Amino acid sequence: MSPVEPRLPKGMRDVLPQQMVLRQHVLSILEEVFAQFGFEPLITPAVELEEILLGKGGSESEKLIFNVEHVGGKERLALRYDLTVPLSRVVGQYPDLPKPFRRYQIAPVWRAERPQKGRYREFYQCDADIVGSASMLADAEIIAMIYTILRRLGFEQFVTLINDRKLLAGLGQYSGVPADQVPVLHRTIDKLDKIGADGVREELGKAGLSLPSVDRLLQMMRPVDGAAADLQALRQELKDIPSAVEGIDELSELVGYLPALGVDPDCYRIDLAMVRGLDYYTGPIYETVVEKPRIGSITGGGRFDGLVGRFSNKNYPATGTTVGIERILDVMEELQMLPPGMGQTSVQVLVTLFGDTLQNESLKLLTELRLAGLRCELYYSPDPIGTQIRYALKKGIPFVVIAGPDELAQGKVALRDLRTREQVLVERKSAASALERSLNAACS
RNA sequence: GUGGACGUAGCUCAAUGGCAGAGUACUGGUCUGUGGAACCAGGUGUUGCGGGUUCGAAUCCCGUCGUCCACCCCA
Repeated sequence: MSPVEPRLPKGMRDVLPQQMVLRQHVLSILEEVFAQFGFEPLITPAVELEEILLGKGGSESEKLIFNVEHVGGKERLALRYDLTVPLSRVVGQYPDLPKPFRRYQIAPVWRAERPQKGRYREFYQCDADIVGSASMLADAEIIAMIYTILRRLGFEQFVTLINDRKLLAGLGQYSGVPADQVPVLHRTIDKLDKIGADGVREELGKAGLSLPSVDRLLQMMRPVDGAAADLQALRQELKDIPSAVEGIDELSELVGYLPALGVDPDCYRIDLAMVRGLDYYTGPIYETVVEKPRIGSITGGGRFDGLVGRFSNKNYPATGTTVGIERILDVMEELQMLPPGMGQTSVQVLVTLFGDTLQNESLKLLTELRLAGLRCELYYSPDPIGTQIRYALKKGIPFVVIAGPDELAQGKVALRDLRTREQVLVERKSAASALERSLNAACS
């Protein structure tokens, strides 16, 4: 009988142990920073009732939903395609949760999209949201948290672009675009950095907008550095459009909090041409782009004051962000941003095995090292020492403890550092502490 | 959903209508004290799959599946 051909569904992948080393490192930093900012973890099921997932974000995102079936099933089930909708359900379902409710969630989501570089049909989302506060302090904290996360991960050249939906709506009004054409306007100016001012002018002209108003818009799309004077000028220009003024005031307040939160001014910028696709955003929106390799956005979020209202008589203002871990991992691999000392395995020590009579000595030593908290693997057959060392090398294990007849006869073991090729003979009893010292030294 | 490129050994790739190749990995054997080994022996394979053209197809044509890229959208 021929074996079943081992393969994966389209757009899905395995994460092998070697890749898990970096992934777990990144995830642990994320969880740490989320916790530092006062967010608490939440788990919701991968499967939701279909009615929970449908009816948001227009029919576009609904086409991407995976349905779940089982024989005799009476419920219409589907896999979640983001973490924001489940969050909204939770807030609606447990009205007693103290507000503001701040939760983070790191979990896979599924979208039946056509796969591409950095885009998969199953991927992890890392969301942190604050529900139940309309304060710009919440938005400022989200941006400060993004900044902290990326710095902790070792990113240097990144910018969080900030804009506001109310301001964008005002710009639509300002340009004289009919209400039903505003989405087209927004989608087009979002492409400003890609197709340039001429491209935008051309596309909007085709869409039937008058060229003078397009030019007035483009004039306004110049970078805004967030300085009070700059925002004031913009406010003056748009003073007759209440929505725009409201948006500018929000941005101005939000940006005003960032210095005290320790955010480097080079790492954020108000960008009137940044839109974001989802239509449920109602206030400030943010998106972080890495500038060195043009990989696109690695975080995205904003304020969504209307979403929870779908699941409750009461509506709650909310804001938050998604951290795109899959893209972050791609960028970190491309830029070789591995922390020092990080190898291809989490195993720290290989314990050698010699002849049958010494086997129990290896087992005892192994157990001692494990009790001391070291991650240890035992070599299973009494092969020549060279073979055992080569195995450790191939697997990327940094240290080998050689417990051979010569060493044990003196009550000692040899510790070999495979990266420096240095080998020391230590008392058997102090093997664990000596190894811990060496490992700490190697990682610093 | 639209458009493009590609599909040969587990992996990276050669072979331009005329006999299936290299490197690496893999399996077994030799080697009882130290660097990704050497030596020997060996699968390395329906050239993604199906059809067509041809005396003859990995090669040309059509279809299909898969991978990648661009668009749409997004993380």
